[in-house]
Amino acid sequence: MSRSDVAAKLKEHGVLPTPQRLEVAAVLLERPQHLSADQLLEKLRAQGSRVSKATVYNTLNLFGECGLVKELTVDPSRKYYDSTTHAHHHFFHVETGKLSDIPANQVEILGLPQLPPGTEQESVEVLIRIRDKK
Amino acid sequence: MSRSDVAAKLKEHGVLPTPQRLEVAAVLLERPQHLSADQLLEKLRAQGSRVSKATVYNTLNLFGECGLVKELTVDPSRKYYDSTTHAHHHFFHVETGKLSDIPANQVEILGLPQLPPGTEQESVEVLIRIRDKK
DNA sequence: TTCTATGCAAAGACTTTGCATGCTG
DNA sequence: CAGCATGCAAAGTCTTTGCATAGAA
Repeated sequence: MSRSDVAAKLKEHGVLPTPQRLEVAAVLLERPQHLSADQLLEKLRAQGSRVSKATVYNTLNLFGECGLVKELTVDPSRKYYDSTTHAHHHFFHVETGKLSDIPANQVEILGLPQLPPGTEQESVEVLIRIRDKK
Repeated sequence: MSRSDVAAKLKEHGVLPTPQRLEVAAVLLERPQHLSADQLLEKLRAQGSRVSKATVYNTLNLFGECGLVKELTVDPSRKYYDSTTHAHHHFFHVETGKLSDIPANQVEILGLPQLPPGTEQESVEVLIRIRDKK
């Protein structure tokens, strides 16, 4: 995705495309992936960026709110940000901490249950925890 | 569950039944529920217990490891401990932070996907995020 | 006695916030 | 110019750790 495509995408989502936000978006949206704030910061630093930690965190929160990325909660010690925003599910390798997508057509949920009264569904997530075969 | 039943249960799981562990277990296993470490500590304090924060955290980790309770990761800011250990799924109310069980027979997963090579499945969790209907 | 648990406070990881500066429209 | 974004460091949460004391087998 080119720099200007990224800028356009930010604008579509109502986000002011500043230099730092463009950098963050370019790295994260480059391909389907799952990164924590710290991993992302590392990647940015590795390619010479000088964004601050606070800006990365703030930017990711902003992106999450406006639907540009999806927040994932699988590891109690950190959040992951998923560049794939449409509904899909995950494997989580409990030993390595690695997340991977479950191919869309390989899992289906049967008979969504009755929600508690007065509530509506926001999302459905299936998480399969895996580990190395011994 | 009586105090001595709790003690027996701890022993079954290879856990030395000390006074503090009995208190923690008695509160958490009293009924099906989902509590964070802090909520549990509050409950204990409310009923006059003087366990320390560190002991509650350590005890919950211990209980999790030996299968006495199930750790839940739904809120990035804290862990929840579930007194129901057999496989089941959850609703998570994103506004109130409340967790509730999904009745076992109301959800079924169809066609478990192929796992990444060399790995085995540890668990499958379905989490349905809900919020109040507007 | 020997090993393990407990309590307290301190350390630690991750994330957010406050505030002054600098950029955007 | 008015308003928002940025960077830095400080503050905040939740959780773990270190160490001395106390308790269990």
